[in-house]
Amino acid sequence: MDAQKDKSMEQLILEAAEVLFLEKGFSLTSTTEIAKTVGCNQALVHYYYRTKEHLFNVIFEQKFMQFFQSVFDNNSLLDLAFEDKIKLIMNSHFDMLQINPRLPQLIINELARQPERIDRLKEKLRSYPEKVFAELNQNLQTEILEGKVRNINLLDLFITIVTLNVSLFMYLPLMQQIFGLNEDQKSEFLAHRRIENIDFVLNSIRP
Amino acid sequence: MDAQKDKSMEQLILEAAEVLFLEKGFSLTSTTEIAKTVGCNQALVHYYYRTKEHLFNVIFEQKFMQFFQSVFDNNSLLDLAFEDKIKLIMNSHFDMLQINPRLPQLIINELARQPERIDRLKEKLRSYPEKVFAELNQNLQTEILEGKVRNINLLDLFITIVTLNVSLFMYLPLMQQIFGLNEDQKSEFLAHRRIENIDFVLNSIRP
DNA sequence: ATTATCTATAGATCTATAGATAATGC
DNA sequence: ATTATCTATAGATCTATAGATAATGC
Repeated sequence: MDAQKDKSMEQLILEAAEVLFLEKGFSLTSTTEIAKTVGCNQALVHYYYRTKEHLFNVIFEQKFMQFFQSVFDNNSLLDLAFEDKIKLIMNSHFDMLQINPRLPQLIINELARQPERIDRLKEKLRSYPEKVFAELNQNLQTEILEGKVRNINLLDLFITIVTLNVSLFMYLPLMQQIFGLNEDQKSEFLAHRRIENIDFVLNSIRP
Repeated sequence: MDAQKDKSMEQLILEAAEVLFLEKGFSLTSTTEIAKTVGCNQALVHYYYRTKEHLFNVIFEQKFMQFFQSVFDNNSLLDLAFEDKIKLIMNSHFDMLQINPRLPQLIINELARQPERIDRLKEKLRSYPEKVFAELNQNLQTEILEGKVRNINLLDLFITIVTLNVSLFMYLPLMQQIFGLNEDQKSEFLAHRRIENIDFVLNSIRP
């Protein structure tokens, strides 16, 4: 509690807002509630971040980049076989989701609420996704020719990967309640599905 | 327009609410907006449906059942091989999603907003899901023994199926804007992914 | 008479800002 | 002096209800 005291109010507001926005989304979170969580008055939230929308943007863009990088930033991939690359990417993606389980839902909801945002993000990413994609694809084509991998489309593969991992975390609270899982069972289930998802994908790219 | 005139206001309100709730979710839809869409005053919405929450419940439960049945109600499956059953289920599920593309997002969001709702739905479904599951599983085990299908877990398979189809529609608006797809390209993409998803699953259950 | 529809409004938010006061840095 | 924090409030919602008026069914 007091360990927080040396952090600036500006920072504390940002952190509280992040928790609340991720939990309840943009519209169900009020600046009043953010202030109450931090223990300051509501005007201060606006003093530092001007509008609720702007505060949200700061958090959203940072979080989106984190999500993006977990899939696209994998320098350690260089010398691996395609199958091992996929394994690494999927694990990295899964790790990020385990830390930010509600992020995908937030992204989907907020991009639906404000489609303009998509273009802004596209600009920010520039040609980076294409570059990573092109590199991976080159590697994939080689392995297809060598008969190591089935003739698949890289984009389809990516959609499948992201989809399998993301949905898991999206449905998790639901399944937790349906099956009445406690924390241990939940961790076990997640560990199981992490492997299941990877197996599933690897199985599907074998020749 | 005038063809609508013979429908009761009660019905028109319900229909307008359904469209708006599916588009923007519970909290971003106001009874004022529903009334404006229908062309009546806001009090009338409350006259027929008492509260916004109650109006939402009527729509939500009906829609949820529709979603559920698209996966679990397939009497036509009786004499088919396991692989063909999966094909049929996936197509039925996909058809429903094509008609209600925003339904999964609504379900996820609203069950997160009101977790109590999950228990109510469980009660309503009774032992029905287990029954269907048990039947399918018996069939699956036979085919595993006969070496026609790989030794898989039925629940995992279901999660994968629902996941693949649902996510597709969840990300569709996003991908549409990112890749700049027009309506034709979108249909083509959907048709392609429908097959891709089925192939993916069938591929993964082969021995 | 009963049911459907309307007008008006209370009461509860919530965001954003203006202007006062307290804390800090020089 | 400048920056941080507070109090107070305007203005914009939004839900739900009370009570008036119009339409309908017998």
